[in-house]
Amino acid sequence: MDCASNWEYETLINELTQGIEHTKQLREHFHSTASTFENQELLLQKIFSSYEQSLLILNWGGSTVQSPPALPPSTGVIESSVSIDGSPKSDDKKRSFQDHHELINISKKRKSQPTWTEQVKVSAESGFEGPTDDGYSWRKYGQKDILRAKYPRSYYRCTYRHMQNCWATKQVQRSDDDPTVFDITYRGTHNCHHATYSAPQPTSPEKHEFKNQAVYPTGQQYSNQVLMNLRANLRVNTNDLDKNDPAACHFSFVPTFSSGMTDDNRHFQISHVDDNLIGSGYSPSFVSPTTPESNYFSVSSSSQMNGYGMVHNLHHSESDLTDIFSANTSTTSSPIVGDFSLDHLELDPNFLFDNPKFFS
DNA sequence: CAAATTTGACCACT
DNA sequence: AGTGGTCAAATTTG
Repeated sequence: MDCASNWEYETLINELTQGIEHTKQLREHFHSTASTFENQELLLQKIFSSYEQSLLILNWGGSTVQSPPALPPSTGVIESSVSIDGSPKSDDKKRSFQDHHELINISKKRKSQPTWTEQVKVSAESGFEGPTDDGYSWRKYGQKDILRAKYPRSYYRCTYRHMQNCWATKQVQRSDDDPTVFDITYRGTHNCHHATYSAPQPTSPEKHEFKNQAVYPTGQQYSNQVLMNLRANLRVNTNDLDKNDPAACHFSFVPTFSSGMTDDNRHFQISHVDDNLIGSGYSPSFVSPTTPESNYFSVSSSSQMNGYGMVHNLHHSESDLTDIFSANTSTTSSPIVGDFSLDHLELDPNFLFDNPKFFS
């Protein structure tokens, strides 16, 4: 089974599930007097994004997906553990989808690759010391002057394209309006094992300018890797615990799975509860990854509602980057309204990125 | 000397 | 025909 197809299938299901959930929420907002226009607008944006991502995966969209600055793409990093109706996913459904998908895309494989855009800002004066790349090793293979663009566009592919058949590429385009901003368009996801947080030796003009850059939001590929690490080895930083109301942050982490981790690595403690969740009256008392492969966390709130939530804010200790994911609230009983999240989820830096399961 | 970048040519798409 | 994306030979870099 092709890894990319599987990934796309999961992403598609997740996008559609999210679309349904956000539509439900929007309907509730319409019937609520407390609902604000901004909230409704945000939900509409999420619904639109879900449809756009879904069409893109099905190769019917055709346009590059621009991730909103405050709402990075929630696709790709998510591996749905439930189907649209909340029941466990069916392999038969998946197979029929893939058969169809391969039929319509067999000659357009490149087009069907997931694409997303990020903006990277250079802040030389701030002296920001962060990673100078997105964790992957890229080789420049082209540069092109683009019509009506001040600056040329650079083309990069994964260094390990031939060694590991990794077809991820990215394009780097300096912004006309703000020369300190670079638009980076990623195509395809990495299936190589060589992700690293050390900066490669920069030689191109763009890469020189990436020194001392601030990155926000971080790359989806990076997110993928972080989540892959997360699946196998999870540790939560409790640094911010004292900043929150102890009564509202009564969390304990208990892993609900037994495979893929050693006892020493089962460090599950809550660090911080998202304000949205507290504000909406939900105070989860139990959070844990549902399966080693899943990015979803089961949540039981104090009001006896159960559901699944994805990690919302992910903090990586080495890179000092924060990944922000849309919380996905697929429910097991009644819906949890509003995003819930974990903040400053810290990964064990000693974890080796060597789980072959994700690269088969 | 191997690996990475540069750059003109080629190709696909519209 | 124009444009953007990729290839590959030439060149540079470490």
